[in-house]
Amino acid sequence: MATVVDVARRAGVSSATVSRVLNGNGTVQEEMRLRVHSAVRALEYRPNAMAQGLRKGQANTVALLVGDIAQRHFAELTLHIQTTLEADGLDLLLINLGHRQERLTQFLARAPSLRLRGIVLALSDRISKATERQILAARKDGLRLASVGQDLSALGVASVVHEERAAAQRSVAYLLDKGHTRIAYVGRIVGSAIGTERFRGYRAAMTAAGLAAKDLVWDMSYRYAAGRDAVYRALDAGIAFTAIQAGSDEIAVGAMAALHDRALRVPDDVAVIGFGDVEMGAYLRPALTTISTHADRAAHCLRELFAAPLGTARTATAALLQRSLVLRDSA
Amino acid sequence: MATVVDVARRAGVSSATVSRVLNGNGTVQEEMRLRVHSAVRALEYRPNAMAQGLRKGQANTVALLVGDIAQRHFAELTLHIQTTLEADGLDLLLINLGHRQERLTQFLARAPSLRLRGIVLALSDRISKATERQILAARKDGLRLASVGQDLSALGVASVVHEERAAAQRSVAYLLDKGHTRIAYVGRIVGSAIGTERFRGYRAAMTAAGLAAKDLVWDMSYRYAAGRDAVYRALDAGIAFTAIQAGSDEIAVGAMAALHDRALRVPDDVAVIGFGDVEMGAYLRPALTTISTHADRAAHCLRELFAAPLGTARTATAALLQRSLVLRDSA
DNA sequence: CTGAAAGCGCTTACAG
DNA sequence: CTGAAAGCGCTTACAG
Repeated sequence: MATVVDVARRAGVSSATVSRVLNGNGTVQEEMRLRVHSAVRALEYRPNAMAQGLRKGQANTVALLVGDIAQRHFAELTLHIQTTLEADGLDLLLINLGHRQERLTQFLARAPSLRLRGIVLALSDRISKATERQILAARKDGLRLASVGQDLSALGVASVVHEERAAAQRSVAYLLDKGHTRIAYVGRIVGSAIGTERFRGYRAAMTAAGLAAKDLVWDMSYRYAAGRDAVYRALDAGIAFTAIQAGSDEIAVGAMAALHDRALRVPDDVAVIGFGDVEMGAYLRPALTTISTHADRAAHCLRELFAAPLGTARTATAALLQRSLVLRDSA
Repeated sequence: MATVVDVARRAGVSSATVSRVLNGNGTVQEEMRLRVHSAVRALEYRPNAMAQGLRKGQANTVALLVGDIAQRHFAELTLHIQTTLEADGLDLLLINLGHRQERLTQFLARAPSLRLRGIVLALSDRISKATERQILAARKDGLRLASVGQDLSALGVASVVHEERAAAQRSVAYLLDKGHTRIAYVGRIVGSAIGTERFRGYRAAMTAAGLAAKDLVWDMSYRYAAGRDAVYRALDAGIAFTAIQAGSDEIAVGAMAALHDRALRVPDDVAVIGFGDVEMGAYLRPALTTISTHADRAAHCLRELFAAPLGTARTATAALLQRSLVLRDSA
């Protein structure tokens, strides 16, 4: 493969000039510029990104650590982040955590090797004290970090978050408004920072209405089966309820399946509201009422963070994205 | 950040020795080895991956070019591939193509810069002649390529593919067996190599039964809305049918929504079979009968390809993964 | 405006 | 078994 030296020789200039032409640094006479370009074309020269990175002290890469790419919400986020980074000439290194804290820890320990342009954390899970220390240390090393979905600005990490608590609260208020008094919450995922925020919104609404009840809160993981099994169990236990606020759309779909299996109609017998507005929801029957997400806007907010040159100081602010109720048939 | 030189100084050895200890090359006296390790710990030394890559002539990275990560099937594939690569100490660079051929072309042109360990193509789309030439050229440059989902072994690209045609044929045979004679195909996506294979299986089964009919084939894109709209249109056109074979689970879900909207029951009035066994299908009501996929096995097949040292010759074989009918309620 | 030279941080022949 | 030296392919002060 051709190198700058090959190009320089063919163009009859020095390698410094080749570099200047290709990077637009300094000024080069028009004639030399043309000679360089034609040599580049003739040799099909491609600069070695690793050599560039070594020289510049930084790679052209941003790592994305994602909770679980099998969840639609994270997949969509990944898509938008990749597209956005690419527009700025940055590559995306993907690490799927599968919600396992130790994988996050391991990567953070290895990260310095990669001399990354930055790291994006897209985790719903609450992070441990040990991980917090790692993050603090990484920041001190000059690593640029950003968080999407979870507010880590207290750790000095610029964060792009959705409004979780208030959105859940409004959603439950909507159900209360419709006359429901026994509203269950499925999916207060212990260990999930985002899940906990959503649950707090539910609890606030229920408490304000004087309708909070322990038997209406069903802790589960974030998957389809979890939503289904939680409803089976509640029904088996004889718990009465006429509405469900789910912690995610997947949980809501699972819950609806369980209701159907027990011959309960949605929304007539039990109203269901999801969380996240995953594409699928609109094609369910009944179509799923849910709470909107804006993965595209979240990705957009990250953009300037990593496109900026090294060493640019930044305050760690938290950008807030609004959510709204997407009314369909299930509630 | 500490370098080998810093470590060497602190350990009182040469940088060559540090390198040998860290990489397990050559033999180093036990005592020096210990001194090096303790210096590494004390300085929190992390080797610079770019310097290593430059020296070795190759990065520790594999690029994954994926059709569209928003489709569940591709997300799952990505998950498994990332996990598998990581187990071998390789990083994954993700490029989401969004089914746009020009993005593939662009990346292939840029790829030489990255000195990748390899490239995985996970595309359902048929590739253009120009792209074929690029692939051939890339192979000649010594770039290691693999394809998942589409058989590109004719281009010398090692391929891991699912059985598409035979699986579709068996699925349609199952419907024929149940007595259906008017079986529609939704989702012969023009421009999709995989979609076309699936369609051919359908056509073979229908032709063999003497039941092929042009009005039963509905070309659409791969998304939910496509399946729904195709069914609306067929119904509006007064086309009679009692079963649908869909080109993907998403299309099947869309189709089921349309049937529901027109008061047709699944499977009583119309049976529906999807393709791909996406997790969601089991939680729909009626639960979706579909055709299995094995993203985990596909990822596994790729493993040895990139873990092998540079320059190891390989014949471009096509590994075939079996699919089977997953019987649920919708057909 | 341009070139010669240094140096980014590694690893690996080459000597000893 | 170990070290001094070369070199991977760039870019950027430094001279001129």
